[in-house]
Amino acid sequence: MKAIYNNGEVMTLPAEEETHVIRHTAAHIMAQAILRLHPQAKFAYGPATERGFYYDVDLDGEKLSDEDLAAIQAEMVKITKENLPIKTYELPRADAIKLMEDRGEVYKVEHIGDLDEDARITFYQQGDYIDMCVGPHLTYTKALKAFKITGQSGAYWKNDSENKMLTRINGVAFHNGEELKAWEVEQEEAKARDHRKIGREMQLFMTDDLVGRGLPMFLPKGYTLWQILENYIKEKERRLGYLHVMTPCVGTVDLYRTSGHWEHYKDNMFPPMQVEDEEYVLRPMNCPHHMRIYANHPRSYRNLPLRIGEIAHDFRYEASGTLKGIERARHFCQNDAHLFVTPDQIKSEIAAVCDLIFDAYKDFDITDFRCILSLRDPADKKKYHNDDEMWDHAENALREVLNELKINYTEEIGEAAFYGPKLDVNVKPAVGAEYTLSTCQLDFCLPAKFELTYVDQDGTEKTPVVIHRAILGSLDRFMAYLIEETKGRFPAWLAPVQAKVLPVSEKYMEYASECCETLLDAGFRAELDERNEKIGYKIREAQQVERVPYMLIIGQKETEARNVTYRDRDTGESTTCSMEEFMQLLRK
RNA sequence: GCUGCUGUGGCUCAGUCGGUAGAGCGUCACAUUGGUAAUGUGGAGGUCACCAGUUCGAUUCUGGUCAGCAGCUCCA
Repeated sequence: MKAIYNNGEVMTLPAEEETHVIRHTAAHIMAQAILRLHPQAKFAYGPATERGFYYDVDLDGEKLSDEDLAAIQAEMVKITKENLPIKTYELPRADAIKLMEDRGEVYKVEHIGDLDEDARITFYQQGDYIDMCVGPHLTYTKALKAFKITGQSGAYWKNDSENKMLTRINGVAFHNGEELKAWEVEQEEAKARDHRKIGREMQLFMTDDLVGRGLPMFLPKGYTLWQILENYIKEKERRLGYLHVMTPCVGTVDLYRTSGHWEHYKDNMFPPMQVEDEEYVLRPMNCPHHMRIYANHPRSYRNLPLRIGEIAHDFRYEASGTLKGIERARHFCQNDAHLFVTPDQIKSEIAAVCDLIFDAYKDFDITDFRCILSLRDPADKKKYHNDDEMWDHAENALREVLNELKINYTEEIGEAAFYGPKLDVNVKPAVGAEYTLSTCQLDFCLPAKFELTYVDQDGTEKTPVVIHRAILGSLDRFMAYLIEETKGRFPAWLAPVQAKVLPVSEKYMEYASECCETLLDAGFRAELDERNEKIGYKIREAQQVERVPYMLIIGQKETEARNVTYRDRDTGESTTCSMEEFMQLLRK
């Protein structure tokens, strides 16, 4: 595939850049289509993105309907069919400004003002449409073969909410129609595994307007799964020397003033409530409570590391537009812990946390994730605790440990917590943007703010270092991820119902009931389908709707032989064996 | 929170160019006692999200509120 670069050369594109150039060219062609249909349009930025492209455009107050978007799409098709050549040229700064001014492109003019004095300013043109751009682009409009406008949203000029809101029109573009089709199929599949949909189908959780927005409630099946996760991680932590505590969901505003959270996050907390002479807030996180537990009595270096863990209920006043099922809610439960350590224990404790994260991922069969070393933005003195020396020390320490552990990671600036750098482990859900599942944060800041100390070997008082960490992150979000990864077809150890007993007819209800009781007595999660329905019907529902890993078919043969026939959800195969053998299978 | 779209029985969706609604699934009853992905018949179930306005009359039009969805922003 050929492209034209901004020095005017036409060259074959490297394969890894093809998609990007296709998408960027799609943005230009869309802009041309918009300009034809909406001549008042002024263009801001129009880049290619990970999946497609967008263009931010100022329509002078005009609102676009779905029909308008369809018309823009149709006009784009027309432009590709016209097969306009795409040309490029460079202009001196003054001429560039004049050209953009003449065309009323105020945002482009402002953009030129932001460029270095000696920057080259190049333009790309197809037909009567001219865009300031560094390219490269496809050489003819016809080379754009497969694209689709996917929607619109608001976006601020230069991403700053002080600036004017523009209309962002989003699209996707691919090499060919097959790829576009594949993308559409993928979208449909993603929708089918959305945890909100499956959660409703499987009766895992619900929301209710009267209870409130962003406050999901776990139903019996969902809470069963939730408890399995809770017990799983608490048992792992117990074996690693964690001590679990339970602390209240409210705290005084002063508690959060001390930690600094009030200053940084009060807008994202539920507003304070006045009780007698004190102000309380619903807690958004648990660090301060755990800090105060540490401070409960004097500590010696012999007590460290001290690992305080809690499955903690938290409340955050998340903006309404960001709420998403149990993935992001206003109430959630963190698998939180704070490790109070001496400086020379940092390395081994972080290593143990990383081991625990990857160990857990193995158990849940999570393989598609990426690690990020989240650092401060040194220029942003407001967002981050202002102590460069502390930050340099903490960032270097964490980086060093990750390198020693040979963990693959990328560094991201401006992603740290206000009190310290962190290792984040991110995953991509079926629907929507990537999010953090696990985190491990190194904190030299809060222990000092809370004036925590321990008596060291030499008898002097020193400040401990704190490692904040969450393995399953929030249990709620982790469950959302599991639902989408498994499409609700949980492995037997996680399934809310492990075995559903299905009598072939009511004649065999007694033995079926006995089988169910045997399973329940042995501690398994079993249910009996007592309804007067045919076996095929019961199987269909147990398999397709409830997604139960094993169905026990109980009829005349089983009743007479006093054994069971189980049907495997994933293979569809039936096997007859003794109840003891079946339970052995469930224990695996 | 911002921009856009959406809101009809538990679920998925028709429909009403303004004259108070329909299907399938589910649910309930009865019949059927059936061996691996939907047995048959019948019944119940809706203030068409909520509140105003326009109108003789609003589920339908207008405004507001609430909620959901997509994206933006945010995520200690």
